[in-house]
Amino acid sequence: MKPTIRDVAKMAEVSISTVSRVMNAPNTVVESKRSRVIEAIEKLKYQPNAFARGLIYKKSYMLGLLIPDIENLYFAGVIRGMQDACIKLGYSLMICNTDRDKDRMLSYIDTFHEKQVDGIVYASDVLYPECYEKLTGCRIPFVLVSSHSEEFDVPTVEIDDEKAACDAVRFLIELGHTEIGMIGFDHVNSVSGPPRYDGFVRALTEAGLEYNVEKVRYANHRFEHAYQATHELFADYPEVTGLFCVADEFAMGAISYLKDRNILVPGQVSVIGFDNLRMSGMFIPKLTTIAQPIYQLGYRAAEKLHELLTTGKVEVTTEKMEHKLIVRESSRER
Amino acid sequence: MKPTIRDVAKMAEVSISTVSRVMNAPNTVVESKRSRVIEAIEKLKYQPNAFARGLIYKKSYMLGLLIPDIENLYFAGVIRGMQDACIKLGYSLMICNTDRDKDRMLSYIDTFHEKQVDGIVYASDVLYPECYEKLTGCRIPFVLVSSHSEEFDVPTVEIDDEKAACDAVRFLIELGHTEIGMIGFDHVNSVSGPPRYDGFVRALTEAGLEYNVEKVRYANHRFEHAYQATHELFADYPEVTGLFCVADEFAMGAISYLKDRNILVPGQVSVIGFDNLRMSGMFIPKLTTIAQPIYQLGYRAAEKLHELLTTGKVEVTTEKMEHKLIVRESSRER
DNA sequence: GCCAACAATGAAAGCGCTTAAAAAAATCTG
DNA sequence: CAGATTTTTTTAAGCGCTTTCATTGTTGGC
Repeated sequence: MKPTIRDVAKMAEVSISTVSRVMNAPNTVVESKRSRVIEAIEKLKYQPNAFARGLIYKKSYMLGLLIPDIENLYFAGVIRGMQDACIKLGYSLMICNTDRDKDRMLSYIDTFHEKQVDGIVYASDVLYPECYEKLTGCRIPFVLVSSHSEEFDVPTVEIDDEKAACDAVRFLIELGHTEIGMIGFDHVNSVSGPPRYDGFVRALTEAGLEYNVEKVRYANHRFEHAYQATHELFADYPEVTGLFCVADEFAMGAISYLKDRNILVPGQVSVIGFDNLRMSGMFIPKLTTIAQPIYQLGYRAAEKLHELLTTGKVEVTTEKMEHKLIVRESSRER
Repeated sequence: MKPTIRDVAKMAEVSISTVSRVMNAPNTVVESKRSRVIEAIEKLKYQPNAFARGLIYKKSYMLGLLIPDIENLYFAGVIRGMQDACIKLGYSLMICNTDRDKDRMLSYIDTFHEKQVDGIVYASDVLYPECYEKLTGCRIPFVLVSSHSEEFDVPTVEIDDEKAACDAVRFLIELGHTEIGMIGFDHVNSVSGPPRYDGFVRALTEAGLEYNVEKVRYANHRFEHAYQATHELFADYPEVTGLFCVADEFAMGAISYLKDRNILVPGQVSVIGFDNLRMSGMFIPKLTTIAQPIYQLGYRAAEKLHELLTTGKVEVTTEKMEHKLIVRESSRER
């Protein structure tokens, strides 16, 4: 059996309340007893039971994280940031991988509820109304990261997708490209899909290149789909020389396709990605991309949730972080 | 306030033990009351408090996972497998990213202990004696995945690193390569470093190519290091035409270096990786590699831990899973 | 040297739940 | 239909901890 506070008390020959006080308000107990208690704790490798504590404090000091795809380097970065923030703030982290499956999200929210997490960071793409209902029904505070909701008013940490996409496409235009295509996120159940397309359209329109707006094909988060989407795009628009991919993973898939077709990147086609994953600088060619502050997004989300938990509200609801263009080798002047 | 069992009891006009029985032994309570209770539970969105339950059952139905690097696709795959197994077996999962830092491991073990996880899967590379002591001191059952320990007798799920490495190098030899180099894991604090080097040596020796055994440089988990290590290797041994990398990430770093030096892969140098990450089929060139059953490793580890938790022991201590050679585009006949 | 003020300690209640034991209700038996 | 038996429900104890409140021991002022 694991030792309990009683065992410590017995060994130190004090009452359990004294042991408790040694842990929670050490200076209210006299030195001689305190050291006896500490010694007993160490000897027994005593660790207070979080269940008993949670029962009293009604706090678990545990945060939940809902992630759509753990095998996506993007979210891996978010996790890292969030976990570091959690360490700083004294929380533990429970991570659940939803695979973008709504039922799984719902079921994980139940788990979080049962385990009494103090709050949740929701990174699972779209905030489904069912999830929102459940979360508010359970009264679990939560924040969104790399997501947002038009319907509901929820604290959010994200970048400006529209502007970032616009910057990416502008860069392609500055390079002299006039035939520009895009590999985007499917718009159904997607938060960043529409704004990134809007940014694409805006950059094009500003430059009088509106005729490109239909040169878009959609893919579904994984490079294999982007590979296929690129195939379709170039079948219809072989004239494209500038390609905007809304994710580095898509850019990799696209370049992989172009390579298989012996189309040179950046020789014949310039490709710009989005995210700046850890691996993007090592792809061949190294990716030009829009960098998101991935780690910071996760970090900030945890801080924001903490703010919400401690003060009951949040200073700014929607927090936008900065993106940045990173020019590497997958793009070139036309 | 969150509703408690009392609130449900009051609403359904029964005692709290009846409510409890509805949840734990439904057929011991008469239909009429049962449905009243169920209705009340739903109306209140009641969810039993895991703290109170844990206090009684002394089980959290939560497993801990210690991961060295969440931004490594390899471990992301392990997590996926483990999480799916956890869903099947009724556990929740608490994932902690150690960044290979011993102090962080130790501190996470304390957290796991306090949160009363039922067991731990330890994937953090080396099982440090301190960690072993702490884990056994706390009496937390644990299993190793993609790791093993010579000193201690711990249930383990892994592949045969020596044999897998040997197979990789044999393949290079079959291709006609006679000048073979390796980018390996540093041997200090590494579990798979030494056996993979041993496999390299064995394949070489079998083929009478022992003079290659010194053509090795070491890197530290990330492709940047592999890039640098490849630089050093080729500075000393420009004659190398076959390169064995002990991780796909290393292979990517190596190829990236070779590309920057205008050395063609596979034209001039054949590269074989290890792991078969999700991305390896999309790298340029697509990687020839030794596939590990990454997902299954994680899945199996969770199952094994469950076995240990329920039966108190484990049928086979060290479980070896099969690796497989996957030939793609980064290798070619000499 | 006596009583007020204070510090240190312990006893006990209670957090939300399960469950053994007791009580009550329902059913059976002769 | 009374008493025995079975089924259903309630009461109450207890899981490991914190914290309030009462108690004891110490100081110190006069």
